Amino acid sequence: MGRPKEFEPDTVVEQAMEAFWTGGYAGTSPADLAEATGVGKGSLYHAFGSKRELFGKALDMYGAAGSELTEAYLNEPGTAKERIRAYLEFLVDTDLDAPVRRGCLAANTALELGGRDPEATDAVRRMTDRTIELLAERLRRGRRDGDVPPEIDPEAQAHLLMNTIVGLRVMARTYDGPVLHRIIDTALAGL
Amino acid sequence: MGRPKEFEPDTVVEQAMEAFWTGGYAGTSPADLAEATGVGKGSLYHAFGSKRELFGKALDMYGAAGSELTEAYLNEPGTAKERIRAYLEFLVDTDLDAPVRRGCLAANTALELGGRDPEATDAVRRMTDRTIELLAERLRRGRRDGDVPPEIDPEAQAHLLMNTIVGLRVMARTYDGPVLHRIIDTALAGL
DNA sequence: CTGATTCTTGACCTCAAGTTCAAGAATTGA
DNA sequence: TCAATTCTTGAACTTGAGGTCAAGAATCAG
Repeated sequence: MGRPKEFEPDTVVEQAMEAFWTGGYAGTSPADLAEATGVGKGSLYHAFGSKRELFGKALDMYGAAGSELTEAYLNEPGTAKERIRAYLEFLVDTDLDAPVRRGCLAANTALELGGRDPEATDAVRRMTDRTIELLAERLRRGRRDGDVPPEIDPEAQAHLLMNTIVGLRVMARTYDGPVLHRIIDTALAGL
Repeated sequence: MGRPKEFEPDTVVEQAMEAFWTGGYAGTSPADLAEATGVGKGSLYHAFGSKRELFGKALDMYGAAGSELTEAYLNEPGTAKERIRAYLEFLVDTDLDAPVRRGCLAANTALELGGRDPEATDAVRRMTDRTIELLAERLRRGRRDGDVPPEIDPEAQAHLLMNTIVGLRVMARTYDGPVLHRIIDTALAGL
């Protein structure tokens, strides 16, 4: 009972996520969020408690969407190397095509809140761990299938790939397509 | 003539750099800067014009110090691979030993201001380009000396290494020593 | 329809950020 | 010593951030 919400919470969280992604946590004011979501400031506070809590939901949503996407990309038909390359290129191209270079919400958050905000740091850590695990799984499968040389260690390589991804998404703030694609080529040469 | 300054501008810029490094640009208020430098807010504005200008000087100082350090590390006696490894380990260990995980001012700035602030973006870009150039030079020399295999392309490898460094300095916000060192090992395996 | 409940709206509040400024203090040249 | 100059200090100002609240609107149970 009671008056029904005039918005879909998930939709609002998604719109808030976009706003935070573009503007950063500190850089996105309640007024910005109200505009981005079309919901009044008061209603947002009523529904989510605080800016920080809304951000938490947005981070979670980002993590869920990201890991779905990663999984989908890695599991298309092809060799491990082909799929990982496709995934990296997708990430970079998406970054470059966006109207504003905003990189990766998780990386941005790690840098903005890392250390200072334990919950945010944990959330980022969980996302990263998940991605590493998905990469490692795909590499193990590739090894079984024979398209990944046996001398490479899937876990170690997955960590390095994660590191490369993070680097790429930061470098995408300052460098252009050709440079980034060349980095991908070099990074995958050893696989 | 006139009343003499009661502080050394360079010292103040350095202290401001430390404050910005730890707190980020937006996260460091004029009051914070006054406390960090021991100079009154008014004097800071009198001497540097604005917070943004002070930040600019701090960024420049960071860049100069960083490139000196890079050059010094890479040119110690040893093979290219040894020196690059020493350099990466130094960066990571310094990060981990610091009382607060603050990563790299340039990477932090790229993420906080990248795109939004052209001057800051340019400054970061210059620093990155300089580091890439130093790495490429060292690799070329290694190739001449015979300790770098001829099939590796110094420029491409330098870009990848830069990307790896950026990644490491972001990952240092959420991961610990063993993980990071393992990433270094894997990254350098192909050299 | 009434009451209980839950939402929306917009005004309002507090606090701090970023900056400016007026007044006074230290220095040098004449 | 006086004037000119350059610095310091702290108060004061403006703006917006982050959040609260009272009033009213929408829904449902009875």
